[in-house]
Amino acid sequence: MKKISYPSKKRLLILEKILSQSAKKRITSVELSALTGWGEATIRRDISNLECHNGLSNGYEVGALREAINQAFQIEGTEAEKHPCCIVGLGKLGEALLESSVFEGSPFELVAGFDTNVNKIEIMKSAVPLFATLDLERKIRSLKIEYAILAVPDEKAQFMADRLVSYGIKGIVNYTNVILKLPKEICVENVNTVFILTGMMTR
Amino acid sequence: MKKISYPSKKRLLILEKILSQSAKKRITSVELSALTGWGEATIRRDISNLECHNGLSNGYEVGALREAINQAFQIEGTEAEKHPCCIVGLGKLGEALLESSVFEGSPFELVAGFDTNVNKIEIMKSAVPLFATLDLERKIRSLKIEYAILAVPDEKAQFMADRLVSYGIKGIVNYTNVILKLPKEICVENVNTVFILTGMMTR
DNA sequence: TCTTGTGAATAGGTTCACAGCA
DNA sequence: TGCTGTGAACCTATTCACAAGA
Repeated sequence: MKKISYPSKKRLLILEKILSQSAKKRITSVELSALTGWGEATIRRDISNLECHNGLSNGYEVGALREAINQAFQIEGTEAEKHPCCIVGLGKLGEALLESSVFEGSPFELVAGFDTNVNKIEIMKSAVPLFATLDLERKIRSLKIEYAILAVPDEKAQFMADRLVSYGIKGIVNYTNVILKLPKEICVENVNTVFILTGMMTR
Repeated sequence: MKKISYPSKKRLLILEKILSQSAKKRITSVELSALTGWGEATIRRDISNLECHNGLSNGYEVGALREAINQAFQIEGTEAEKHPCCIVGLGKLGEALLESSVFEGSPFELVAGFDTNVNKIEIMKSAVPLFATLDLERKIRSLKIEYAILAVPDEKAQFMADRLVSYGIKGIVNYTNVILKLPKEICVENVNTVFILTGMMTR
């Protein structure tokens, strides 16, 4: 398969979601353009890069297209192949993420939640196993956790991120307000509402 | 001032945050490169576009640079000039966002939180005024709210987004798992942990 | 000598425009 | 006729490379 650019990946992922929300059996690039606001050529190019060639001249077959996207992102993987993730910090935000159903049907599985407050992890009810931060290293290694969602208080953000990295984590979704200083090979994505709003404002 | 590209804007915003976390008085593009992982030429180009020309041949003067960035994004604005925002949906996630201090020192001000559960908005303690969703239109118009953070249950996401748009909102930060179908002129940014993780994984 | 700032070159993405298939 | 797929053109962003200032 051809190399897919990063912007194209993001669009394809959204496309898959849109298709999953759609009842149609076939769909054309023009229709997708109307649904997304992206150029139709862009959409055709994105899909073309998947090299699935379903739907020649007749619009894309929704099922086959979804499958092709999922394949491209290895989203089909069985339970065993899923990428283990964890949430670090179970304040309101961490708890909310823990309860959300985002991970359903994704190539990721939430396998642990961590908090320093031992009381809290005992009291909290959750489908996801909860552990004390004391067990962070052991659990990350034994569960082979690859990605962490960081939702600790700002003061602890850098410290925790450093620990996570030293235990072998590959990437961090950073919900704190701190810009983390980490080795280049670690992927960090900052989820910061103010950055997002500023981007919108100055669009 | 020159037109600043969108990627450059994002970097400058992060740069400002990094500078605010730094104790240094002067800083060079090489040092910033080490802190961020971005190319030094990229950093110099970003800053050059601000046309502030502080720091010729001696690294940038941190204070002046921060000011230049803030200026560029109109972040200095007085209280009265801040852009009013609201949170719609006060579940765990909405509550967490409500309590966070992200908005401090930003060009945005959180002026309202909305929830359909009238009981909840009466019981909840918050520095931000809370209202029933019944008052959504009235409050958005009277408070001149420009941006909304959407944190309602998925089932209500599209419906609420449509309402927000019809009341004149300019942009939505979408924390739900639904891909919203909205007019092109409305800015939407999807905050979806799985999308972010997938992006990391396939980097 | 170390730094910024910036033309010029390069790489990365998007859009155009049309050949080819149904 | 209406659609996809794709070279080619175009536009955008990054990186190189070096002149000029401190």
